[in-house]
Amino acid sequence: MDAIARIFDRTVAEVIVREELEEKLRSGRRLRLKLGLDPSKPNLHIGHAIVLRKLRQFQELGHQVVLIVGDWTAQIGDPSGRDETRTMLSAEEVRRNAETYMQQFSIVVDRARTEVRWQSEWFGKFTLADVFNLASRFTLAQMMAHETFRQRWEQGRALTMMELMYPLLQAYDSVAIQADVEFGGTDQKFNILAGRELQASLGLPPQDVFLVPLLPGTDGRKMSKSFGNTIDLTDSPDQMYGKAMSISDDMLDQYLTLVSEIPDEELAEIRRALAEGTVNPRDVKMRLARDIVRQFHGAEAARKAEEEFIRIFQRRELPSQIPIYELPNWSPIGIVDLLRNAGLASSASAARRLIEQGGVRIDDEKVEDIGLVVEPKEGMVIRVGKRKFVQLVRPKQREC
RNA sequence: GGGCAGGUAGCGAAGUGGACAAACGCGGCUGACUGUAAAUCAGCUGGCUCAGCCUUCGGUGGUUCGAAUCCGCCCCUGCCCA
Repeated sequence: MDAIARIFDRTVAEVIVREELEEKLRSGRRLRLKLGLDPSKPNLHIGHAIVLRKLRQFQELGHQVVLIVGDWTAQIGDPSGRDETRTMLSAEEVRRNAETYMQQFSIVVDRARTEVRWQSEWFGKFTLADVFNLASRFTLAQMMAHETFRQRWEQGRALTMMELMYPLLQAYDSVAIQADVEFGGTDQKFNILAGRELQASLGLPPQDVFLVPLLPGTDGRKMSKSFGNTIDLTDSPDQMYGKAMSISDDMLDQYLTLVSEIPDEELAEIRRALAEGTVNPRDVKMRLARDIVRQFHGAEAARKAEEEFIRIFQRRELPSQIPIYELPNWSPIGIVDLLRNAGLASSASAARRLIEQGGVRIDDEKVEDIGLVVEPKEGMVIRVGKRKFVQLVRPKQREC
């Protein structure tokens, strides 16, 4: 299997048109690979890593990655998979987010070998005539073929003209940068195909569509920050490991397939063992967690994260590193205030509830009384629930 | 431009003058169980100086002893007509 064949591995959902792309790849020509960046969501997670790893792979074959900063489309908000109109972002927010995104992007892809283009380069000087020209190339029926649009239409929900323009703008990006291939998750199929059609309509060589599967969140729902089920590229090794351990068993196979770099043969082995019940899914999950941490933080960090995990969650011991809380006034303080000030509870009411429900411990002793006044001791450990800890520390010297 | 139906807690959705901080479901949190899995069970889920008080039901101004509930104006959404 050569490097080109390896492109089409288990992390690919669909390629349109596969033969066409393979031919391009074998032509020896340097291909322009488009990826649209959505600056409204700058936090990348391991779901994004799937497509980023692909880009990296193409990059290593000598092809040119072109990253589009969607500063115009971000202001619209991609309607794909959304049942609600999204609020528009300010230009300033877009810029800030783009920066964050780029940092995270370069965790996986070689930024030095990436061409970064802003949509405003071309849309900034777009005229109304250009808009008409663009809009005239698509029909309403075509747009309504988009699942998202159709659903919202049928359910009688708001759908603005602007949102209808979204796929057109994204499509035009492909024209502007002369993309040979555009990458995205399977939810991007419509938009990317629109690019292909627009190119053809303008007499340009149409881009190929390279789709990777969408990775579900750790709980099986769509991976999304608002569900709190993401594993972010910027997560610490411990966080990554822990989150990986919290994925549902149902998700295990998808994660092994899509985010682990476990070789196909070994993966087949693991699958068989799981099916036969000769292995504890937890141990497979630990293997997965290690592999994920290794990819983003290295083997040593992965080993440490695992040790830490075993200590805290399997042996129920204290973590080796407990966040420090510098108690400003080194004097007795009500437990409710302490929890709130230390960030262990969002409000005094929340703190009260936690205590009433037996979720708060001081030096491993359950707090029973919400009126408890805590006599601070150096190194005292306050614990909320299973995984929130804070260690009290005397404030540093400072002039008053 | 006209008619009709709507806008309630993170989301969905009840409530149509006082018993409403607001049913119920989802999500979330804590506890039990455990493999930081799933399933299940129990409790909690606006804030506070917490047996009490304060702020919330698109916005604003009224009526009333009292308004999420009634009235005026405004904003937003959907449907129908033009």
